[in-house]
Amino acid sequence: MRKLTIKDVAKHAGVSTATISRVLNGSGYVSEDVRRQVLASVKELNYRPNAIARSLKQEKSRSIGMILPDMSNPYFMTIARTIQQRLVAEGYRLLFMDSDENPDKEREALDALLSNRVEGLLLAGTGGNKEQLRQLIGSGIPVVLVDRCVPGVSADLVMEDNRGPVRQAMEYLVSAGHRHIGMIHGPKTISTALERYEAAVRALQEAGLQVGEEYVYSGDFSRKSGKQAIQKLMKLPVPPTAVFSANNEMTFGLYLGLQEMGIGLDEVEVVSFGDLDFSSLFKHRLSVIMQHPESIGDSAASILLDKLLHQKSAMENRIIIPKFVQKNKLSL
Amino acid sequence: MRKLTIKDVAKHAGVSTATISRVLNGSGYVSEDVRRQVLASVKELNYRPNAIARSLKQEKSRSIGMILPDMSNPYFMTIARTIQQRLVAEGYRLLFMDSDENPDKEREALDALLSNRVEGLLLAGTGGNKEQLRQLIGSGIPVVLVDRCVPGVSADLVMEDNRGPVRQAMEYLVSAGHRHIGMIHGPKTISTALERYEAAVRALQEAGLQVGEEYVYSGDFSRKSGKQAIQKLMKLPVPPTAVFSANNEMTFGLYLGLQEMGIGLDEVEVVSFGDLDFSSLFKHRLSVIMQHPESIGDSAASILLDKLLHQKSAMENRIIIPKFVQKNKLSL
DNA sequence: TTGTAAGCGTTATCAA
DNA sequence: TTGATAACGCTTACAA
Repeated sequence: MRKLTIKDVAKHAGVSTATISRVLNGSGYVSEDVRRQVLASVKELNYRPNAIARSLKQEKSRSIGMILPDMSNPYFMTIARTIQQRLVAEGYRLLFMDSDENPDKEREALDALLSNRVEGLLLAGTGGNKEQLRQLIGSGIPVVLVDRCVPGVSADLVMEDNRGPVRQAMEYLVSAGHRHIGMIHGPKTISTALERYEAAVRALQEAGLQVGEEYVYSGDFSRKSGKQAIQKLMKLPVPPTAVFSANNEMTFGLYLGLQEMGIGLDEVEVVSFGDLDFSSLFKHRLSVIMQHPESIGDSAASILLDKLLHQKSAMENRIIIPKFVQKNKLSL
Repeated sequence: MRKLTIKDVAKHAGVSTATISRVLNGSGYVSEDVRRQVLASVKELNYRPNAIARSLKQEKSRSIGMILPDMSNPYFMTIARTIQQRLVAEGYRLLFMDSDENPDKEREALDALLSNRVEGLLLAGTGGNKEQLRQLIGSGIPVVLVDRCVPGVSADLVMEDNRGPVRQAMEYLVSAGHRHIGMIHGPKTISTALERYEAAVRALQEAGLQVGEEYVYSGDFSRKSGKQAIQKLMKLPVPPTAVFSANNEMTFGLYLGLQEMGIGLDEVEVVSFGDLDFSSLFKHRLSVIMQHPESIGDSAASILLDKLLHQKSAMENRIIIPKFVQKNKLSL
């Protein structure tokens, strides 16, 4: 079965390729008779236009690149799903890649996307590849940074406020009487991690608390590192009575670690940046800083579509404010 | 900044476009001198070949379509990640779409992928669009069905054995003394759901148990339907002492439902097809049929790549055997 | 209202 | 070892 082209349809319908194109794209004048005939041929032959050829001719790929750090993190997947729906609804296709928090993979992904002439890019960056990103933006491709900024790279940005809620959470912990607070942070190359870290430390200092180095663990946002962190913290001579975890996956790991050590899950007060959607199932003393992945995705998609569809050019920063929620209070 | 083409590079390097192409693709003879000069120009201009033009010319899109039903289900996302890595490593790009278990969306996705001339398709189908799929396969595009078969559509298939482990699980429940067993099933249009349903009912019948209609709930594989199911089941005059849930999301919902009703999570014995990775955190009487999404993804990718790269044409069915595990026993 | 033909950025054939 | 050039399937002036 040979590949069907517009010429085959033209021959079959007894008109020129231009007419077929006009009918299929609703551009230019076509008489109703011819129109019907063309559509009939298209249907009969089961013809489907070649999007690649069309892209080449129009010099528009109609595709958007998206690079997120972790395909297995529900937070990012919610963002991904939201964006995907919005873009597909507008006739774009999404080239979705996974950087795994690894700047090298990110670079490869970026290369691949550029070769595919994506018309826009959505990125939750690893913190690397700044030069590449600057070039990309300089070349006029709309770039929307998602969840994280990349210092030194100025682009549209949709993220959550990392400092305010963390400060609030720390004040809560101090006011609840905690004097030994453990901290599990992400890689400081990632802006969200850095901001959460700085805000937490500062808030505690301002509350007059010294944060001993041994209470601070540098994780990598993975479940495994959360587990390792809590196991180390709980073995301290004076274990923390409360712990701040900088993302959802590490919080998950934290609880797995406690469980493995046979420590009650409600023995430690926990503040997590990012929710655990199964937390209602076990006894805990967990507060979460609730993120809004749908809003992030939605805003990012809107900003990008504005640039793509309406040539909007002003730069936009949208900061979404996560809400500090004491889940343990909710379940009473 | 105008778009750079191979002509610009040719001019800059003082050679023909053919030579540039040869250097960049490592095809044909090029003298070492010219080679170096070309590469220098490419680098200096920061030229990146246009994958779209290349695709058109070579009549190869180098892209693969994948349609999965649920971007927020960790089972499918694990499959997705595995496949994505394998394909990207071979120079393909993945067009990844989400059918949301909806045949209409699936059809749209299929259309979009065909327009983009994907060279292969990976599909966990909704059960619909059979005619389309048959045409697609007939046209010579390799299709690998993942997780589910589509009755009436013959294609390569990588799935898990749904019957054996379910039978084993049911025998276990009966031998544990349960006489009132609830069942939460998925949509029977989906092969996995149907197979699990049939196997469960048959096993119970063969064990001499009548399954009352009121103990059977038809869910849709979503968390929400699992919750509704358990809430209905537990309100029966004689509530079940054990429940079989046909997928991970519904099991999640089941526990959320119990929790909401104030019923102890370990009051009901549960068998779940598909794991809950947080189950160690709460007290339960849960057994799971452990799936192997990495194996599924890996096998699917291998089969597809065999056809793509080595023109392998024999049809292949790989059945992976999930393992029945009593998690409650593990945590003792 | 329709057709002709140029051209999008590559690759591949053929000739030099 | 290199260069001209046709062609991939489509859209779009321009002509008719």
